[in-house]
Amino acid sequence: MRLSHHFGLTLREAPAGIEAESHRLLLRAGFIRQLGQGLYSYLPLAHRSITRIEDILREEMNRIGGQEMTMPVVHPAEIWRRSGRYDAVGPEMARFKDRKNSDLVLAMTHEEVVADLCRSEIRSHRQLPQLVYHIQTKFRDDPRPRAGLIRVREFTMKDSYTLDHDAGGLERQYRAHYEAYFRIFWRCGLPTIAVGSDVGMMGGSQAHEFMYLTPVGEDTLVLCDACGYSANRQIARFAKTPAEPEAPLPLERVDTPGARTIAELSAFLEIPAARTAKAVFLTAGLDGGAREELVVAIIRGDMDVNETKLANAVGASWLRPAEDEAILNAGATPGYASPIGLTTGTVVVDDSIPASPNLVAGANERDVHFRNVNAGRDYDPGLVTDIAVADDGHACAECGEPLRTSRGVEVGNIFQLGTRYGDAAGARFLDDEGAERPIWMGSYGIGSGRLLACVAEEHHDENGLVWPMSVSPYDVHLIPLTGRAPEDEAGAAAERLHDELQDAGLEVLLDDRDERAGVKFADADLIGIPLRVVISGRSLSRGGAEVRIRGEDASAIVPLESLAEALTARRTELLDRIEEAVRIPEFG
RNA sequence: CGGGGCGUGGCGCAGUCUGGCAGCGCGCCUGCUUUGGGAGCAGGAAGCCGGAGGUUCAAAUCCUCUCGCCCCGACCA
Repeated sequence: MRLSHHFGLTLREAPAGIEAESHRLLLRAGFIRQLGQGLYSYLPLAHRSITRIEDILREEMNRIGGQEMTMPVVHPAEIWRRSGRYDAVGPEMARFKDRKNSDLVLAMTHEEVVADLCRSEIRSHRQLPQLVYHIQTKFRDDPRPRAGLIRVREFTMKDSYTLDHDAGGLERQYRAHYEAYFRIFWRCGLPTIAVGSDVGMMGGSQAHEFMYLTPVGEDTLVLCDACGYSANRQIARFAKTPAEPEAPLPLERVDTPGARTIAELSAFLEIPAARTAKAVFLTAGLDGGAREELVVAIIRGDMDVNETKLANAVGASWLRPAEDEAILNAGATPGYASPIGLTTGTVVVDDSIPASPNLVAGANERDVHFRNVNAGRDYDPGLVTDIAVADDGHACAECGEPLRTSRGVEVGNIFQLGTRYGDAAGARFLDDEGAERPIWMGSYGIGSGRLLACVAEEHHDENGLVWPMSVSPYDVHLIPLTGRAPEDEAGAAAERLHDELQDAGLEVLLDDRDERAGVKFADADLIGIPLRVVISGRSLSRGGAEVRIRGEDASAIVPLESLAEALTARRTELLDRIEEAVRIPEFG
């Protein structure tokens, strides 16, 4: 490819207000352009890198027995109604009608389609297990796309689906994906960790997320350096500091004027926050969001409520902070609220509360609290479970050492779905005794654009991108420095080399523009192709072309006649180096 | 959905408060010079100032409505 006719320019300046380095560099280097909120065009450079990522995805999926196929982007609403997700997922799913007024949706994911295919294609236990996948467009109308390709609305995902006889088979394919995913990310040059995660709208029994750790990430992970425990904060457990055992004391009113928050309350009464109980009021969407109900979460004052845990505990599709009106209707007083004397609402109590006697809690009366509140004696605790947020410094639930938190981007996820989707679609197979059995399903996703952005985030320097060879748009960036004689020789040599290197199987970007050396070097640094070859009067007089690896200082003169061979060897060497870095952690 | 911000040649911005010829830098085109880390000079093209309505002799500027984008939060595979 000749840069003079390449579609997509490099920019000296990026648009203002960009906070992710991957976003800035992918824009500046001419990889992507934004069309609308969360909608991006992939220009030729990005398309090439994505193609290489997809090749890796295919190789690793095929290695574990995957069969590639393609499913539609537009689905009849019917299949989503059957699985129950038409109502459950809310406005994130784009819905529209066709000319016959039939309801259609844009695909967010493809469990429903696979389950529907199972009805027609899977009849016998002899056909199982199966692993199918495709690389397809998804649309999710996310309320807040951000950070370039890190979070978009339309994106391409490799999603695979496994079908098995039973839970054991599902577990085997799940583990195969676990290893394949690590191979994929390492081969793209991206270090990741796997963490336990919430199953969210997918449902099912077990899920892992593959996380690239970076401050630009929007998920918070809870990690234990001592024992290796790791989880998304949404589900992370921790060991709660136990309270001193005490005999329950009689309930006692105490005036606390103006003490509306836990901080004000503990300062006013001169007690630690752990000796208080706070009530958090939320409105929950139940029955797939069709019904709203007040949920009162009670937790010790030194901890915060984890909304994901709480939503799972009450079976809510969503939670939002309750309006003051709803709180007052339940007989509570904002700022001085407590579970004592509530008239409506589902009470959920964190499991730290029953073990903590004689707490200070609100009296549901302005400027008044109670001392010595005890769950069970003073109010019905309702549901008791873990609804607390894990944070830096909390003790690890596994080993007791302090936890730390880190930000990360979710580049992949794997779910054990169970029989839910097959059951909803009416898919069954006959086992070896002729009995009808449900199909066990798993689903597994990797967003290719987000993966590209994370690789860019990981591999860049102050001058631009530094692609790993495995996902670089080209192998070689060939720069002739031409001008007057005798350098014209360099231009001619570069033209010859361009064809010669391509014939040798290398993908070459030739900077044949009439630009000064500085401009060409700056663009080469920005685009970040691993092998840079400079051909000039100076290099020719030294015996050939100058070869340099992006991100490294050393350069070498290589004779033109052995350049194809030398560059092929360097390319192989760089790819081997990436392969050698592959590390697959123990499943857990 | 709540809070904040921004829409002015392709990109980055000034001008808006206080209404009066639409500007600057980069990029782009032509020519000459220059040629190993974002060149110099000369000439040139390119903007209904996001859109609609209003106020005014006069609107990028003031008012109303609206659309789009960015950031924070809520939310979210």
